[in-house]
Formats: sequence, C-alpha cells, structure tokens
Amino acid sequence: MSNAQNSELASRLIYLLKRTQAQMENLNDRALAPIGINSRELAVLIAIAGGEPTSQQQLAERLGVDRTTMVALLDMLEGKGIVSRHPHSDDRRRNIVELTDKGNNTLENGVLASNQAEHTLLGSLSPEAATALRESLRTIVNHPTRLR
Amino acid sequence: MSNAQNSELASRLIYLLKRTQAQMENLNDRALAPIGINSRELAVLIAIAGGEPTSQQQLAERLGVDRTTMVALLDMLEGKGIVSRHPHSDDRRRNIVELTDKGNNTLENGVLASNQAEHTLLGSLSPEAATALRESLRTIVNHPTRLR
DNA sequence: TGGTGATCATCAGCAATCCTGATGATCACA
DNA sequence: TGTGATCATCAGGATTGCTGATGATCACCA
Repeated sequence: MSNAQNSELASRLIYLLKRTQAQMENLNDRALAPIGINSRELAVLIAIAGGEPTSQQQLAERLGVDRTTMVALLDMLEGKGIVSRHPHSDDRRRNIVELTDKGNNTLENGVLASNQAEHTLLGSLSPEAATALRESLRTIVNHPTRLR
Repeated sequence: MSNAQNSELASRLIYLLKRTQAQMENLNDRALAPIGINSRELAVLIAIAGGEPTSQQQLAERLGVDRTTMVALLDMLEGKGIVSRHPHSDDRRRNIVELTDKGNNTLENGVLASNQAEHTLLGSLSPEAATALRESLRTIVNHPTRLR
C-alpha cells in the first residue's frame, strides 16, 4: 500500500477543509457573540468597508453569496442599526450600502475579535506554517478553476 | 496601517477557508458524478472502509456529522446498493454497516476521481506548498480547540 | 427475577442556508 | 416612445443541521 494514506479520511482535503472551516466559524462566532454579530455579518461589514460604496449585487459578488441571500443579510444588519441603505442618486434601482457610526465601531471590534479567533485556530502551527497556510489558500482562491 | 491586510476580506481565514472548501466540494462532486455519489457519500464510504465495522453512531462521530444525519445518509447509500446494514449479533441495538461488493468498487473509483479533483484544486501550488497545506490542516484538525 | 437507567437507530419538527424564478421599479438606448 | 436590461425584493423548494421524543435493546444490580 504505497499511498494508503490517500484513501484515509484524515488525509482527504474535502474532509480537512470542512473540519477546519467549521472550527474557524465556531471560534469566530463565539468571539463575535459579545459584539452582537456572527461570522457572516462580519464578512459583510468588511466587504462594505473594503471598497467603493456599491450596489447590493456587487457586494454579494465580492462575498461570494447569492444576491437574494444578501437581501436577508442586510435586512438583519439594518435592523441592528449597523448598516444603512440609500437609493443611489444617479441610478435609483441600486441601493448604496454604508456602515453607520455604530457599524464602524462594530467592524473595528469585530476584526479584533476575529484576529483573536484566528490566532486560536492557528495556535498549533508555527508562525511560518500559519503564514504559508494563509498564502496557499489565497493562491487557490485567486486562481479559480472555472466552476461552470 | 501596519497590518491593514488583516482587515481585508481576502486575508480573512474564515473567508479563505469557506471559499476553498466550496471549490473543493464542487470539484469533487463533479468528479464523482459519473460514479453516482457525491462528496459526502464518498466520505462515508471511506469512513466505513477505514476502520472496524462499527455502529452508525461511531461512524457519525468519525465523520463529524450528526447521528440523525447519518441515518438519512445511510438510507441513501443503502438505496443505491452501496452499503448494507445488519444488526450486530451481540448487541442488537446497533447496526453493523458494511460496504457491498458494488460499494467497494464505488469506493475505489471514487477515491481515484477525488484524487484527481484534489490535484486540480492544488494545481496552482508547488508540490511542497501543497504538501505543507495538507499537513497544516491535519495539524489543526487533530489539535482541536475544545469547541464546547 | 425483576426493575432501573443507559444506549442505539429512527423520526418528526424547526431553523438556517442556498438557489430558482417571478415581480415591480428604474434605466439605457435606439 | 418603447423595448430590453438591470436592480432589489419576495415566494417557494431543496438541503442540511440540530433538538427532542420514541421504541427496542442492553447492563447492572437488588
């Protein structure tokens, strides 16, 4: 059995990725709970803050979620007073999504909490291995094998 | 802005892991489709083959899925004639889950297809980086930060 | 022998997530 | 002016996950 480890569950990438992602999400959710948001919502805040004010659809594409999912996500965040929707002055089909003052505050605290969660997840790796992991994932995500 | 990249979405581990996992699952599902199973089902087959014949609950724990989810998963696989359930002779509360002949065949072809999918996912990494990625994920999964 | 509590597989039900396909409002452009 | 495209939204279905209950079976002990 030359490459028997390849047929073991603990070596399958699909298994390792799913487990690691679930662990990261769990750590994130617990770190963010005191702030009143979850992992998904923090991602939305980062996406809003990290670029030009854009329409909901562009925001959804940045995040990799469906456009209809973004509606519910923003409904929730707007209900918490964290984001605001305004019709675009030049194109009233679009909504400009912005962070409120409270939203900026939540984003700042959320990023700090999430950094801590990442640190916990990577605790068993050397700093070099942790950096390499992040960079490898970036490479994979930025080098998408056309999925359609 | 010393570590501004840390507040960008493309550097967040939660984002990178979710995207990478989704890509892996997509590649796997497409590679496995001709065989008649999906990623989750292949994982079940590997878990069954990779250890002692066990109860459904032990199997569920190996895989990291809920015990009630395993019921539906096995219903599907049994319907396809890939696994079989037999009451344990010494403890008739338990079901012994085994691969049928067809199941062993499906497992073999499935692993080959999944290897190909992994190769595609890792195509943009050097062989060393790919190995390091897999090992780092193994380390994280095997070093669980107690999640409860 | 009988009784008590634990374990197993299963099921019903609920919540979260994702996607498809529609709708009405608005825009671009000929 | 009108035709087709784009935007946000909504309704609905499919998938997945979990909680709690059920009936069968077991371990253990009085």
